[in-house]
Amino acid sequence: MSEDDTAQPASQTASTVERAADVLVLFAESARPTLGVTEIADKLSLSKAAVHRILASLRSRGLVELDEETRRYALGLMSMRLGLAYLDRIDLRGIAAPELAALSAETGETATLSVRSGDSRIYLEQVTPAREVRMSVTLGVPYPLHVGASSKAFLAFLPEAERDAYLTRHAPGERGTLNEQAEHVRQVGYAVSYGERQPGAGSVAAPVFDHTGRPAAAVSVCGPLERFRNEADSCAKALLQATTRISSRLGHTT
Amino acid sequence: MSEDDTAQPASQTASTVERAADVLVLFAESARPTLGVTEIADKLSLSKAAVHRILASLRSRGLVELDEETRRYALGLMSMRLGLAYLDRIDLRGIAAPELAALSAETGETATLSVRSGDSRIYLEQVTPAREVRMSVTLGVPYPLHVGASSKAFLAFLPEAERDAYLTRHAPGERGTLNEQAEHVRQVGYAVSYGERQPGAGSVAAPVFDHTGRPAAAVSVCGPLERFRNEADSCAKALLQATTRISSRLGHTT
DNA sequence: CCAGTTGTTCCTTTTTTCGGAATACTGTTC
DNA sequence: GAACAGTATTCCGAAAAAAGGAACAACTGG
Repeated sequence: MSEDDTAQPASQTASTVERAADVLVLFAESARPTLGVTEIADKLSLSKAAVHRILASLRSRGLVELDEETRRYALGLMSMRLGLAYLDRIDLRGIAAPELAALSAETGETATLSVRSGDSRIYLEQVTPAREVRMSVTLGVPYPLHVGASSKAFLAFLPEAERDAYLTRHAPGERGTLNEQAEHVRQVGYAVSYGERQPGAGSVAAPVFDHTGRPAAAVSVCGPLERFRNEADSCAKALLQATTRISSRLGHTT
Repeated sequence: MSEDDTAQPASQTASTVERAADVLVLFAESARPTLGVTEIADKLSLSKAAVHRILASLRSRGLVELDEETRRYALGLMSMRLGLAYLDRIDLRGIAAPELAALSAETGETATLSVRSGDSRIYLEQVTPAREVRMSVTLGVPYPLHVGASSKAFLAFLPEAERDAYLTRHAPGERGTLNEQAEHVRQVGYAVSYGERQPGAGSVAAPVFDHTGRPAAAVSVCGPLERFRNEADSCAKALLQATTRISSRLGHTT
């Protein structure tokens, strides 16, 4: 019966620090931009005195700010710096790696991660399944941003002006067709390709979004064309779950 | 009469919370993405045991994460959420208001704040000086994004593709001239206008940037043309200091 | 394989926080 | 204009919590 359902309660903790952390979390989760001492004390079942002490300490480090007029507290500049520091240090490859591994294991196909580089796309990472016939991509080589599932998934979610500028530069003749395809990709959330970039290969791909809502990368599941035709649908489902998780670690909120 | 605007530690604080806050700040300010217990203890002159307890507590709330492999700590998802919560709640007008008041007082002219709205710009706020002859703008009315100092300051710092798309739509004939002017605005950091949007009025304006580096608003100092010609230079200096401060509150890092 | 780190735990002393109640403010209502 | 809710803030002794030195464990690299 003594199962701890929480996330790993470390044996040695400092309860005062946990209370202070709860206060910060409350600011992050509350709908309101400012909170009062009593309000916080009620919600966290702490005494007003304790909340006051905590706020005074957090304030001394800039994590929260006090509006002298209203006597209400809000998150401070240092809180913002914490968030930006996190975002600065995001290691996309590191975050995606376990998801790619899981995707590959689940689908039995190759999972890839690619990012935009100027007007091109390059593969950053891949995980291949342990099968005799499998697909493998070349990391670091630039491909066009409008050919193949990963490219189309990325392109579809770019702001319209940017997509159009790209298409005018690189594929003016196909602008109409590609814009229509992009519309479809946005509706279903992923792009499919059968032998488009690479003859004999099939692929489904979906974008990963950053905290500003822009596509930051694309993840694909790809394999030999013959057997991939049957798998595409089921792959897409797992793919979208993986990209959703990665996006949320980049700060994307639905 | 007791004006203590510094980060004065209030009489009643919780030292443990302050130590924990110091740990978080260290993560934000350190160049490295991960820190070890000993490293933190050394830098903050705390015992390893204390740091360990603090980290365990912060970890239980998701503010920091532990890489089980390397036994090193990094900022957690909750830290990111704090930052994003701060950014979500930014009250541009509230932040700018005191800066506008100071600008107006220092220059003796009108200070304004405007933001983009689609392909237009509207004044959000203004502070006028206590002089008989002064300038006043109309809040909330849309103006073109390429006429007047505030518009040009904003436009100049938009991504090239976006600026070009706008100019093609709204001022195709002046594209060359305006792009050249934009280049100059970027170099000096502000835009000047003599009677451009409003006959008889002069203005210097500079953009305010958000944490992604995009222009989020424009601040201007403006006044009656005759006397403003002599003031423009000195106004520009104060203007840039003000916009730099506002930008930093929006998370902009140089 | 061993020395030198680093992270973690233990345990007693000491320092700190806790929390209720008193106090000081602020803006509102009658 | 004065009493009044509703705040935030301070005070205090009691009591719980953190500190920190040192032992222990788990690695790393020579």
